[in-house]
Amino acid sequence: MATTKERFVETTADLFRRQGYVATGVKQIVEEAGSPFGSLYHFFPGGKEELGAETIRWSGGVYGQLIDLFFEPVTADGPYDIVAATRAFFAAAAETVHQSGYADACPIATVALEVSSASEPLREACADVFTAWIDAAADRFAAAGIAPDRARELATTFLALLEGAFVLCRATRTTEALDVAGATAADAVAAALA
Amino acid sequence: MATTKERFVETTADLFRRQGYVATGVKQIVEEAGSPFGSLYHFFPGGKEELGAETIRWSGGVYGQLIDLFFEPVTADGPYDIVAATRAFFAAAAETVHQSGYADACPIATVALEVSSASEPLREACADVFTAWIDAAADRFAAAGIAPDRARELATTFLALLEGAFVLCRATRTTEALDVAGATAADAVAAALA
DNA sequence: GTCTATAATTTGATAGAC
DNA sequence: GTCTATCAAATTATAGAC
Repeated sequence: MATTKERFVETTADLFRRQGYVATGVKQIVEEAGSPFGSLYHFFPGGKEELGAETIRWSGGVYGQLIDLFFEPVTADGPYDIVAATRAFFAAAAETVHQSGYADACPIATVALEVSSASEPLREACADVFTAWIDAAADRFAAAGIAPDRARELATTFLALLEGAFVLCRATRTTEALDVAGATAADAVAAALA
Repeated sequence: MATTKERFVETTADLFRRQGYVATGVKQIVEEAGSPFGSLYHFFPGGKEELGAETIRWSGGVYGQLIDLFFEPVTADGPYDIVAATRAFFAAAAETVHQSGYADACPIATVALEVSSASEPLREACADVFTAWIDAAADRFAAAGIAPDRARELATTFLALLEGAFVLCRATRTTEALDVAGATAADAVAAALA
């Protein structure tokens, strides 16, 4: 069962993903969390910024598990196909974005752009998450036999394609960019394996 | 010489690029534009949203010219090299982002993510700009001899890589993502030409 | 068209009873 | 730890003099 503090973070994560940091009011958070106003400041004396930083890092951990899930080293069918996994990741992202009415994409991209020139603690939290995601993906690419340096470049390309496609898809309300970006990412992975 | 209305739009465009839509206050706009409060509502009866939509479209036009600039069909040295142009585009973007202290990247990406689930007029304005940019780039790729369908996919990949790398670079305060994304984009263009 | 004053609401945050 | 009432400041927008 979730504690009050956890509920604050989870509620905030949901709002950050859809509206970003600035548009998400503290009042809205306490209303959706169903907890009183003062509780939030009890658990997060630093207010919105402290809650925001913790939410960013929490979202980073949750979504980072998706990388592990899709790039599982060994499946029931034997060793995994890293090119197919890349394709599947983008396909799943497209499905999620579409199903949510083009509302749910990256949990921290909007926040990252909003705070990068406004709050150092929040920018650092976003940077740490992106770096962790790239490290995780790079590890999986390297485990598939790609040289470490190339694996890291591939992971960076992977995330850039994903984040950029999210921006385009949410704005245009089509999954076209994610479809195309997924194909590009799969091609890049295949080329690195050859 | 710029009219009062133009100055409002240009000032707003600058603020949107760095802070996004929500964090940019009407008060801040009139202060930086050096024009009184009432003037803004005289030119933009629809308030912040109307000014925002016009600013998004204006920024789209200005930045769209960069595509024409870098993918100039004919230069003084003869026909252009589309792969080199792609590389140069990302290199210039990295230079600009770095020079501005990681503040100036895409003029509408932050706004696009913020408003996609909040304001239909603003979302549409962003979608129109992204579509126009993709169309412009696709035209240039097609002019270089790439089949129309493939040219459009290539243009979509180009923009996704650029936008995604902007997010990563602003957060991490490094140009690594733009460097890697530029190489990936150039590789994709080269592959399409082969 | 320009400018000032201000309205109406919302913001993040705090105090203090329980 | 929980909850309510409230503060001071900032928000978008409007009214009306010039």
